[in-house]
Amino acid sequence: MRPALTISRQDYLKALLGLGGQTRVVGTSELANRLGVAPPSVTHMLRRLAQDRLVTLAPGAGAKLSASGAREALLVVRRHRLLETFLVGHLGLDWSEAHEEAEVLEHAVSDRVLDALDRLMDHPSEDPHGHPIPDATGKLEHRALTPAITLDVGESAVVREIRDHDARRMARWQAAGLVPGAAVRMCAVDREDDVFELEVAGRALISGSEGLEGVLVQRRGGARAKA
Amino acid sequence: MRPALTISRQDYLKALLGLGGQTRVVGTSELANRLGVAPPSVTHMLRRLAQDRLVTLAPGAGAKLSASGAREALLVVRRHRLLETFLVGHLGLDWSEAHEEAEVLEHAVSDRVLDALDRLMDHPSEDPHGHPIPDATGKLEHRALTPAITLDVGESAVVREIRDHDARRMARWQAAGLVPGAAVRMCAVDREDDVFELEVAGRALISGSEGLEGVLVQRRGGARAKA
DNA sequence: GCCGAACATTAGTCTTGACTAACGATTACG
DNA sequence: CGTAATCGTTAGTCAAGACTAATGTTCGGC
Repeated sequence: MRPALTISRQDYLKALLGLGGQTRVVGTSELANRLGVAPPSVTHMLRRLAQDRLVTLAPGAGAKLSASGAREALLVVRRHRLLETFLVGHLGLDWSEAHEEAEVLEHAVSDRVLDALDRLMDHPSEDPHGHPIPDATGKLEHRALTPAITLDVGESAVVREIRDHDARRMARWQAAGLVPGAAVRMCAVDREDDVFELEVAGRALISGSEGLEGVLVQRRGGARAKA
Repeated sequence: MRPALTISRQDYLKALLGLGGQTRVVGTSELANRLGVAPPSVTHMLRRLAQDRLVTLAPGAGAKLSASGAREALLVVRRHRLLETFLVGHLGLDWSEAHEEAEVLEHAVSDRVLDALDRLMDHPSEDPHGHPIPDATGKLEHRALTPAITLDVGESAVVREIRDHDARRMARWQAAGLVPGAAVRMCAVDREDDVFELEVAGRALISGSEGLEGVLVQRRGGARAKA
């Protein structure tokens, strides 16, 4: 058995996964920024992670997750998403609260408790944002999604994931019915003024492109009305 | 707001509460032993806790919880017991598993999650061992209980708490029906050979005094049969 | 009334993970 | 083509919490 990763190490691996996946080399400052830590701390930690073969150093440029590092990171993500799903579905927390809580609890739940939660929720495959939950071995279902702003006028799609860090905006969207599983249709696009009009659950939703980048949808054929 | 206690500090306060309550001075070695830590580490930590007014030092003898230290400790105990109750009742863990898990999670759950769990379980007043759960302000219901071995022959009582650290013994007892709420009757006592015969849920249970010290019961009037 | 055991404490070290200050390399831009 | 900004790294420090080794201190038994 490996010696169990500290909370910090888990956070670094998770951030590395979020920023660069399993392929891209992530820069020291980029990582420092994401983790709210000074760059030298990152250099230092990446060295130690490299000793454990969890990352591959790219001297002068940062580091990349190794295969085992990626696996560990995916297990952290699994814990995070299962917890979020539980917190929202069974304890009634809202998305952003659940995220904060999961951020802490993901480092404290054991496999035993996690398995029990997974069973209790009947093995969910997605968290409340629509993100797929890695399985117990760290494998992640891969899906081909596209940002909502790429939809042509008149095109319909199903919302699959909401990737955003702005709690207020997400709350607004949630209230408007813009949640994973919802059907949307692009009604009008004004690229000049950066204004998009979507139909969500029968209602119109007008937005700039900024936040819409994080709304990932799965394309649909012809036209379709509401849920 | 106070600066949030570290995990170690919480563990020290909890141990202090368990060993000495709010009154007794607990010795350095005693505490070291309970925490699985070397005595000098304890001396050092007690100093730091005293700076925060969480304990009162008894130089050369150890320390005692202060009022605010006791309050903090009781809040840790509250988290522990609510979690245990949840883990056993909703996730199906057994007592000893739940205890280990709660030992970790008690340092990770926020008030927000704790309140939600409390609500979900409809504000339980006891954990699965029968221990009372302190309220959100750290107040603990006080009960007058007596160890089962103090029962006279023929006397009946209701089991209220099981205080034990031996997982195997507790599992055996649990299987035999010796759980909080169970009715028991002392059938025979042989103090010479340290053998006690209890009737639990209609069946006989024979035991030495050692473990029975931790079975706390509430006396009943005359005689009574089974649950 | 002394002696050894038990116990608290002092002193110094280690590890983890953070920080600042200063230095070096790379890139972009004028 | 050189200068400035950006970025990574080196070096040294700090705090929390643990450890070992050595040093008091206290108390019971003979």
